[in-house]
Order: sequence, then structure tokens, then C-alpha cells
Amino acid sequence: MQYDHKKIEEFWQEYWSKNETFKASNTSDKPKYYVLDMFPYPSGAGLHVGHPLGYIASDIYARYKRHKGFNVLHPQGYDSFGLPAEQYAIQTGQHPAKTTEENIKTYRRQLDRIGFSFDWSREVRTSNPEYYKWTQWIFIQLFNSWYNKDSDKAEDISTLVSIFSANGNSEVNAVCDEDISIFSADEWNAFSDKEQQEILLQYRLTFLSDTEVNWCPALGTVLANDEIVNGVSERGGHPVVRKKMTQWSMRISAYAQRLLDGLNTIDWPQPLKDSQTNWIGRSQGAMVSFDVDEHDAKIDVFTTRPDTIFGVSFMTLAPEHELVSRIVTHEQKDEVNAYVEATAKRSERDRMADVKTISGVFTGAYALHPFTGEKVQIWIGDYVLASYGTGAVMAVPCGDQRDYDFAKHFGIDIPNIFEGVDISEQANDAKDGIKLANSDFLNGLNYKKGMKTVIYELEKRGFGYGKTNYRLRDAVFSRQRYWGEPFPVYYKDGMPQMIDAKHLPIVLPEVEKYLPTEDGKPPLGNADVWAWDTTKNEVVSNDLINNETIFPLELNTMPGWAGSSWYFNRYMDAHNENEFASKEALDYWKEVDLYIGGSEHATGHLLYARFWQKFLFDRELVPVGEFAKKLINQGMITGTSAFVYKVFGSLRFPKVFLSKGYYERAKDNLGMLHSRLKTIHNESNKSWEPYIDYDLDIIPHHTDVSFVDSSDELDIEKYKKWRPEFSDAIFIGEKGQIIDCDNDKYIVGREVEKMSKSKYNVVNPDNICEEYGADSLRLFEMFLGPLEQSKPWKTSGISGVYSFLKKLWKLYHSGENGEFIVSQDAATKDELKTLHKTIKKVDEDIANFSFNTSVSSFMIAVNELSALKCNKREILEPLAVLISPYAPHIAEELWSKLGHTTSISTAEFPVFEEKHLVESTKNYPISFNGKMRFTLELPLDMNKEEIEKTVMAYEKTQEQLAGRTPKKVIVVPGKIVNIVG
RNA sequence: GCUCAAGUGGCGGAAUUGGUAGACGCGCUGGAUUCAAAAUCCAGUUCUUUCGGGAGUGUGGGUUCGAUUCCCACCUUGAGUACCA
Repeated sequence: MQYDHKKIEEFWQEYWSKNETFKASNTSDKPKYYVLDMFPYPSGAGLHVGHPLGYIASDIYARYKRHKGFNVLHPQGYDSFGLPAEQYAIQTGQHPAKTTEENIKTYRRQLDRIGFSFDWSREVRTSNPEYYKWTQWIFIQLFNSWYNKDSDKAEDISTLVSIFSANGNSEVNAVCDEDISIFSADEWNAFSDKEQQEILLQYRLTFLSDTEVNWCPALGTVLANDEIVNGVSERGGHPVVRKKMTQWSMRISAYAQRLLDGLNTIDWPQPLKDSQTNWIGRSQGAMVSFDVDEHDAKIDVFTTRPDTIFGVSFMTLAPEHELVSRIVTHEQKDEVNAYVEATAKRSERDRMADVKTISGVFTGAYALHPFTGEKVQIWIGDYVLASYGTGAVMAVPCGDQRDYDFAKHFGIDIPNIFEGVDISEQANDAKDGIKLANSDFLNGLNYKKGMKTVIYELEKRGFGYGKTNYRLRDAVFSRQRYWGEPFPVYYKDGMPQMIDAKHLPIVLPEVEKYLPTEDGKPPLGNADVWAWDTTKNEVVSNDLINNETIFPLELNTMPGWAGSSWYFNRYMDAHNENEFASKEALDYWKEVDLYIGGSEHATGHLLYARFWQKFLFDRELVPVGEFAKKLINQGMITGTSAFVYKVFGSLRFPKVFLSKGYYERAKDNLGMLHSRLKTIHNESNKSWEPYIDYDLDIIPHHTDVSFVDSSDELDIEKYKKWRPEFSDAIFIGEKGQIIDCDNDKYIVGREVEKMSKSKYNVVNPDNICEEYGADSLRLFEMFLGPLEQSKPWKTSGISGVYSFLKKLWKLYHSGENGEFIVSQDAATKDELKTLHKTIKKVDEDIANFSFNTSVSSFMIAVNELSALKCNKREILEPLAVLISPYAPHIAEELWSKLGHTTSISTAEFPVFEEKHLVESTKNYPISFNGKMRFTLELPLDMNKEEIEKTVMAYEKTQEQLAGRTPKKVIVVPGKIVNIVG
């Protein structure tokens, strides 16, 4: 019987699903282990071979952990709210739910075919009302919470209300909006309900505010900072402008420090930690107040270098700064206004792109230096950003290059406050080993001491205080989209009201159009039934809205990251209707032990999910403050695009394509190409016009990779069929001949690019499973290279792992007709050595996540066993278990042929015994290479003690020979023995 | 600009407490089998050589008996980030 991957894989996939082999229990004597993949967004294009890479890795680990005796939770689901389904709906009118449902079906079919050990009974979909009911519920919890800096955690809003009614807000140390006015207990109690609500909203962890947001007119929605790349939308590349809108925001800034601290407690990749650290952007320094001369105003600045305060020679405000209009002098007014207007017109993108140009205007006003009392000019300049710090800087031109450039450009003084440093060419931004000068009480101090001293003085004299600043902004949580979670919010008297949790979910209403309304409201503005009846507690028609009991519902929906910020907790108890997960389930599974996914989520999903987890932890809704102990970023599998080279120009003859080699020569020598084309014309008996223009060019075109074989030769017939407009084209081969019969080859150009439909380089895993089987696909994806690295797909390489599987099969199907034969004889030393070498390697490899090298050891093992003609049960049985995480189907098949009636996934991982390696040590020749290195010749059956004895004896000889005492002796059984002097 | 990661055959990649560089696979070459092809099996495959050797892990230095591995400088590539005061 031949190795029939199709039959085997179909059989076992059905078996697993029927027997619910991988269903995890929430109670077990075994230790728990939670392996999670980042759940996919089910796009219309389906899976390509790049997608399952991380899933295969996590599946191998999950299966391995089962063999090691763990109760493994390995779930999967869908992040099914998203923009593509909505845009498709806008174009076709098809409901996104329907598109999503269809796409999920395709995904599920494709995933099933690869043989994952997912527990599908726990599947979640973020767009299911049973799921987003709890997303809405968490939103309500956030609304009902405030951040107490004294206890350093989120607390119920009721604790804040009781403080207010007892003591007012002057003593409250909370993370809240800036510029909150102080009130007493009496004042609080005298406030109207609406006034109280307005104040509380400034403290809640999710709050409404008029924020300047990134508005994308083309998409009709607001985008978060991480959804914008180079000033255009990440999806679609549309321009983005700044716009003020009333939006829900999440007070993630409250958690800035804890999100930073938490990074030290989790095993995540360093680059990812770095980018989160960077994104949070903690910087330590001081706030300093400068009085404005002749005005009752202060300019607050944040600086990381307060020690350089005696180097201040001017101040710069952002053009948007609120003080600008107040302090500008009469003479400077026109100039300043013109500048402010000009900057406002420029988009963020222009300002970013135009870093080099120095621009700014003097306001005519002066600030007073807090220590010297000197007058310093106040300028405005667009190099100062309104959104960071206070929107104003104290400029120290000798210590900051931007201030330096600005001062040089406008001829402002550049006082030097660094001892022995030349600042005639550029600013000095070095800190170490430099002492301050011309700095009054800071003279002679270094950076560190200067910082301490100046902050002490600032605080003592009331000019400022030490401060830690974060770059992390509060996250805008509203989207003007249809296909997202509706807010459980209605508006009474203009104030947002939460719908009581027992009436959730608030289900997405039907709409006729998925576009924003004509008066600019979000798509939910199209819904007729979208009002809240507070007496019946249900969603009712908009026509019924009145002032008494029925109110309009929120028209925005939640962003994509809402549902993905807590889904890992839902898998623990996916069907619970009373809680988002039961306490028992949460206490049992606690957190994800291994999380695998792409690094592109570093400052999006992974940061927001940590934020929500910390919030839920504060409110004692989850038992741990970090949701994933270990995280691995799998690399991307890129495509290998293929190119044909089309001759282009105002040619009056049929289309011509050049083979790669000929193209390489012709592209720099178009004259040669021209005469060649002429010759070809003369030789050719085809009837095309003889005229050839000199204006030649060659353009590479993508061609579908499925028309190209492993040696990069193009199947011209297939290409012509695919592109009928080129059916009469002429193909010129490597040597410059017209390709007629078999006289020449057409070779395509190759380039590694991201897999994408438009580049025709997508490889579908279905086709690979069909031809080589899922086991081959799994082995090959691992074999391609290290998990974390991105690497190009090359289908030709798969033959290696495929023939490995065939060899393994043949080893145990050696009967005349290929029937299963297994020997009961005891294994020989060499056979045991092969087995145990493999056990050791595979065990280590999986523990280190270097899956690629285990595939190599499987191949070595099977090659060695084939050479020994070993088909013994004693070897096969453990070998099948070793291979089963990687190639589960063939492993199950062999396992059942060995007479087992349960799945191989219940088998124990074989135990490595070192004696099998030591005892089969081979002979090693001595080589004396002139100095201190020796390799010992050891007898065949020498054991460990004997080796050590021999080495000891040898050490002595060496001591005499070299006159030195050896420092270290390395004994590697089966390899070499070295003596190091 | 800054931060991080990485540079090893024709290709993907092995080799980490510093100890036989190029495992394993692809590709290629030769052979066996075959009418032929596919499949399979065997041998070879870093470069160079006067067949003794010699050189060799981006470049140049350093530490060491010994460096792909550690240190310094530089070059290249990739990723992230960017007027953050």
C-alpha cells in the first residue's frame, strides 16, 4: 500500500472531530497549559500559505504539551468585525454579517484541512451578539470606574462620588481631564444631576470629549494613531486630516507606568517590548513656569533638561498655543496671525514631510527667566507640537539642535553653559562627562547632580516641579462605522447614560445603507429602530423619541480592537450566559501561557489588551494583570513573484516578451535590442509590420506563479491562455531566439514580495494539501526557517519533506504489496542511538521553539533507520509520538496500525536515556595540530567513567608535554574530546 | 536622524556556556533502474590547487592555545520610530 496522504488525512480529521479529541476540560488533575493564536479576521480572499505558519507552530506546541501530560487549552475563533466586510456591503448592499459568515466557512474548511488540534467547541466570534454582549458589559465597567493614583488602580465610580460629597475634589488624586475646577463638598451636593454627571465624566475611564481626531474623509471615519501610516490611512492609503469631534475615549494614559512596568514581568520579544516602551514614551524631567512680562500669564513648559535652564535664550510656543493671541504685541500681530493661519492650513502630513525648513515668528512679548529675571523673547514656531507636553518649550540653543538651528536662523543669542565645549558649529546634546558653567548655583555640576539640584530649587522657589511625562495619548474609542459593536449608551439631556447590564446585548440594528447619512451622521443614523425605551427597556423605533422615557441611542460603534482586547478570557468559558467567564474558569486557566502572532500588533491590539486586562484585574474581574506570559512573533512568509518582461514603445508590431537573461543584457543596451528585433523580424515568417520605433522600453509584468516551474521556466501556453490579449505575442528566449518548439527556454524574473492577489504570487494551502498533504505542509512550513524570521515561500522545496514522509511510510510497509510489517525484535545499539538522539533533539528544539531543526533530525533518523532496515516496534512506537506534533495524521495512522485504540495525542512523550548515546561512542582519531588541541581515540564501547579516566590520564601527559595545567576538559560523548590549556 | 535585529555555498538555512564550519533540505553533476519518462536508489557538490596543501562565516582590527560565536570600528540589508523639548 502506498502512502496515501489524502485518505489518511481525511480519515483522521473526521475521527478527531467526531471524538472531540481536543476538547479541553475546565477541570483536570493535570497542570494546565493555554496556547493561543491571534484569531484571524476572516477576509474574502481566504487563507494563503503564509497565514497558517503561526498556527502550525502553536499547534505543534499544544500537541507536544499534551504528550508531556498537560491539560491543554488550544482554542480558535474569529475577529469578525472589520472594515472590508463593511466596504463590500457599501458596494454591493450585501449585509456584512452574511459576507462574514461565508468567509468564516471558507476559513474553517481551510483550517480543518491542515489538521489543527483546536478545541472548536469554544469558538468565539467578536461579531456575535452573545460575544459582544460582554464587550458592551466591559465598556460599562470602564464607564463606571475612575483611576485613583493613591491606590494606583481603577476603582468604582461610587467611591469617587462619596469622596466628592464628603470632601469635594481638592484632595482627590485621580487621573482625569486637565483643567478641572475645584469644588467643595457643599458645592458638589448643590450641583444639579446634570452638573454632577458632567464632572464625573471627566474622571471616568471611558469618557466623552471633544478631541482633535484623525478624520479620514474617504473612509468616513476616525482613525487611531496606529491606523495611520505616514499621514495616510493604513487601509487604503487615503489622506487623513485633523478634525474636532465628540468622541468616546479610553483613559489608557492612566495605565502608562503600569504598562511599562508590566513589560518586565512577561516573556515577550525584546523588539516588541522596545516598541511598546517607545510608544508609551516615558520621559523624566521637570515642569517649569515662566512668567510673561507685562501680562498676567504664565507659560508652562516641560523639559527633560531642566539643568540647562541657564542656557535659555528664548521660548517657543506652538502656533496653536492658547496664549499666542493674548500676548502678541500690536506691531507683531499681523505677522503672527499670518503665520498661525498658514500653519493651520498645512496638514499634519505636510508639516511632517517638511522637517528641514525653519520657520517661526517673534510675538513681541517677553518671558521672565525664573532664576535670573532676564527678559527672553517669546517666539512661535511649528517645530513645537501642540499635542506634546504643554505645547511650549524653553529653548536652550546650546543644548538642543532644533533650538540651535532656530536661533542661528533668526539671529538669537546662543549662550554657552557647558564647560570647555565648542558650540560654534552645533549644539551639544551629550550629557556624560560635561560640567555646567555660567549657570549660577549649578556651576561645575554634571548632568545628574544638576538635575537634582535644579529640581530641588524649582520646587523650593515655586517655579516648577519634577515631572514624568508620557507620550501615550488616550485612545479614541468611537468609529463612524456600521460593522462594529454598538455602544450600550443612550443620551438623555445630552448626557450619556449606560443601559443596565441585564438588558444587554444591544444588537446592531438593520440599516438600508451602510454609508454615513447625508447630514454627516455615522451609518447607524440610517437606522429607523434605534432609540431606547427606558420603561420597556428595549430598542424601539426612532419615531417614538420623546423627552420623557424614550431617548436616542449612540450612533458610533466601537473600534476593531474592542473585541480583541479580552477574547482570550472568553475562551476559558465561551458559552457562559451570566458572566464573561466564570470565576472558576478564570482561576483555573488564569492567563495565556503561550501566545503566537504577528509583530504588527505591537502598539495596537497588544497594548490595548494589556490595558483592559489590567483594568479588569483592578476591578477583580480577572485573577492576573498580564494576559499572556510568553509571546512569540512569527515571521511573515513572503511570496516569490514572477515577472515577464514586455517590450514597450510605440511599436507597430505584435507584443514581444524577453526572457530574463536576455532582458538583463538588453535593458542597458536598447540599441542591441532594436537591431535584434529587426533581425528577428527578417528571420520570422510572421506577418507583422516591419516598422520598429527607436523609442523602446522594457516593462516587467507580474505573472501568476503557478505557470512557472521550479527552474523558473514559464509555461508559455498557460500564460497565453491566462492573458488572451498576448496569444499572438512573440517570446524571446535566453539566447535571444524566438521560442518556437523546444529550442530555448523562457525564464522569468523573480522577486520576493508580500503575498498578495494583485501580485499573482499567492499560494493556496488547499492546493498544497491536495498534492502533498497537510503533514507535508506542516513540516515544510516549519522547515523553511526559524519561526520568528520572515522567509520566502518556494513550493519546490516541499519535495524534501514529502519524500521523508514516504520514506517513513515505506520503512513500515515493507511487505510485497506494501503491507504493514513491524518486527517485535529487540532494537540494536545503533537503532537505540538513533532514536534517543532524536528524542533529545526534538525535546530541546520544541522547548526552544526552533521547530525547523527538528524536521532535520526526523529526516536523519529515518535515513539512518532505512539504512539499518529497522522496522522494529520498539523504535517505531516512540518515533511516531515524536513526529506526531509535526505530522499528526501519519503518526495517528501508524499508531493505530500498531494496535492502539486511542488517539496518539494521549500517548506520553518518550523519555530520553543518555546511556544509549554514550555507549555507542565511535572511534575518534588523534590529531595533534601543533599547539594545544588534541582529539582522543576512544575504544568503541567506552562508557562515561572510562572516558573520564582516559581524559584524566591524558591531562597528565599534557601537563608534561606543554608544561601547563589544563583549565578545562570538555567531554562530548559521540563527538570529540578536547583538552583546553 | 534615532532604536533594534541580521550579514555563513548557487538557494533556504545548521552549528552558543568559544572547540571538526557548511548539518538537513532544495538545486545542480554523474551513475543505477526504465523502451522512455515520472518515481526510487547510490555517489559527488564552499572556493582554490602544481593534489602536498592553501584560503574561507560582510570589511578591518583586538582578546584567546583556539572565534561564525566575545570586544571595538566600519560597510550593507531589514524592521520599527520620527521635529517628543
